[in-house]
Amino acid sequence: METSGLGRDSITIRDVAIHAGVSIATVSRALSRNRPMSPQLQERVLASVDALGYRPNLVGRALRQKKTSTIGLIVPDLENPFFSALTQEVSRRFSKSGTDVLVISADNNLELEFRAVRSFLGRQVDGLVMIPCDEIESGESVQLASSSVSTLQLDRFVDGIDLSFVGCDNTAGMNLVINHINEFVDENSHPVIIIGGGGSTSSGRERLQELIFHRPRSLVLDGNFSFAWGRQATAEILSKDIRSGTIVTTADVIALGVMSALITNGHSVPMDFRVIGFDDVGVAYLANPTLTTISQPLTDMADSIFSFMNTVPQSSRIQARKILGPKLVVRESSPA
Amino acid sequence: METSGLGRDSITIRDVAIHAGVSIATVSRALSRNRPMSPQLQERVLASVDALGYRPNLVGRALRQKKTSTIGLIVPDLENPFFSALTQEVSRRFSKSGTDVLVISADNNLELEFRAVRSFLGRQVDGLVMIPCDEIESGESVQLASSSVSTLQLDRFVDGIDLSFVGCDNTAGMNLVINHINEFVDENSHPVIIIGGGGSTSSGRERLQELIFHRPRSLVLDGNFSFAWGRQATAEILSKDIRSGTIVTTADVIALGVMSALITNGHSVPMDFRVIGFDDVGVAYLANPTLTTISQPLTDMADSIFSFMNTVPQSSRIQARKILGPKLVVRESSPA
DNA sequence: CTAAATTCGGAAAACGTTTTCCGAAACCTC
DNA sequence: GAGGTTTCGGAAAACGTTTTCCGAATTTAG
Repeated sequence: METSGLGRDSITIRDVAIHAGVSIATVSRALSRNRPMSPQLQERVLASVDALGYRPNLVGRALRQKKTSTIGLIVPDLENPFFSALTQEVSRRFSKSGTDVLVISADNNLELEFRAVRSFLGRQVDGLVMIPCDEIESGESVQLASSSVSTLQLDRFVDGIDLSFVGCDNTAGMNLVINHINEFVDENSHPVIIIGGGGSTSSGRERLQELIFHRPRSLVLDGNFSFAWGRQATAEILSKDIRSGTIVTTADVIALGVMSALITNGHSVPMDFRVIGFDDVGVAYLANPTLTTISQPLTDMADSIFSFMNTVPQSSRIQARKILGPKLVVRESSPA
Repeated sequence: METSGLGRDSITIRDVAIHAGVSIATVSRALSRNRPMSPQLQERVLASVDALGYRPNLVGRALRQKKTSTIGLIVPDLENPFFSALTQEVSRRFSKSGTDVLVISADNNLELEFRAVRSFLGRQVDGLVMIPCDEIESGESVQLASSSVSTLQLDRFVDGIDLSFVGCDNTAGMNLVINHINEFVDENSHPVIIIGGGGSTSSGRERLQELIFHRPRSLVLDGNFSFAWGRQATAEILSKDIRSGTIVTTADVIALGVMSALITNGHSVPMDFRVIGFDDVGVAYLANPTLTTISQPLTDMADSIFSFMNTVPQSSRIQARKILGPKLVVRESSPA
């Protein structure tokens, strides 16, 4: 019966060495299988490891190896279900290979984002994955990150920075939306209203631009990626005495806010207003009515991030981009 | 213009010392303000730090100080919006004090949970916060964790383990629900249906027990905390030819699944079925109809975790429990 | 003006690993 | 059986920091 309770000095590799009657180096080798050794000795060491319940101190190891088996992930906002799903997917992928993913939410705040980068760099992460808060203003953070560790941009990128990126094809996604609404939109009687969000992020901008390009005469409102903005934008629309139309948004969270506000105010979806989202977060399928949206290939994105992290050469200036194809998912909020 | 590109050897405290013409110890002291020193020397050192862009290697520091300024947070499932909101809140609280929160999702998997504990212990986190996956089966993980680092249980606890806990008063919460439904439930004509979830977690069990205690004759279905289970349970109910009633669930995610399935099948909420959730996740307010639920004090919970982590004595066997009070939020899915 | 006390910078140990380097022993090969 | 090669365990350096300990210099006290 060992002493339970806290703060007892933990056993180090030295204790194991003494217990097994070998040198420290031998213990290290027995555990890392770094160099072949005689099986009986190996077994003896491992027995001591078990007997003492030894667990290597990863801080010591990291210091020596200059490698922490850890990558950092900086997300703009964990409460956005799209980002939490993406986080889950990325963690899952890396954990298979034994590297831990450390997550910090920047809370949509540039200063916190910068601090997160510094913290991760200080912690000597082996790599950094960023979903930058802002297409312009995050430049400093991304630059700092990439100057000292292998850094990847996910879902969003920073303008004018030569850095690898994994994301979905927002333009193609919006083209799917355009094709979809072309099937029923009658330009005169059935207006298209565009509610953007995250206009200062690359993905928000790309989606919005493509929409405006194809529907230049539409009413456009731009805000951020949030439920609240969806509700607020809807209030603006209704205050303009618009009573029907197709509302295209640049994110599901906005679309859900829109639907909520419409319904609260007694308007029917899809009879009065059709609503279309982007991302296909889990609740899109549960909303009432269920939400027509663009589905992003989360698992593929996570896989790509993983393989980039392991293959993209650190020294080369050739940066890679992986743009994955989204899919249209037609549901009740905008039926075919 | 410094060399950009990766992998250049980073500057260490030694480089700063040379640049400033002082000893390593002096640099360390200038930065840590650990011991008073002459202002002009301090300034000289700090100038060198700036000039070289030196950032301390936190791994080296951690090894020496036996302290990483880091705590680990293990959550069962990041895709559950309640947990992601709680994660955000906890991170936010700790980041104010300069300690980073490292998050690992156990994916509702006991083995992954155990691995997460081992990983965090190896990484020498200063503390560990766990939302255990299972009231019984997580015992091993929690035991291991608490045996070597200050460990706190959040939202859920493990049975029969003497370890500090922060959570909300599930029993009180369910009593609020009971009082609420007592206002309109007519025992004969208006059945109460209970859809549990997470029966193998303490919070799921507590909530379910209290419901059954007060409504012993109700139909009870038990599953897990997920949208999918809510939908599945609803299918079972409808297959029994039940066409009206009050459906009380033990989590919002379940309730949202229930409402979704009811509406898909042409039943009205709250006219045919009232639906009540628990947690008050963000989307509860956006659902159609909006969801009546129990609101948990997330910020208070995060604050309590923070203060426990800093005050609860490591050696003492006296463990603390902080049970916070929830609130009833009446919305459209079950109006007053 | 001397002795004692205080200040303050530097040398070196320490944290827990991995890994390089050595040397001894064992194994071949002819 | 001698020379060469391989095998394999241990001593010690190294990773980047903080902190203890020392001693020199300066101040204060008597």
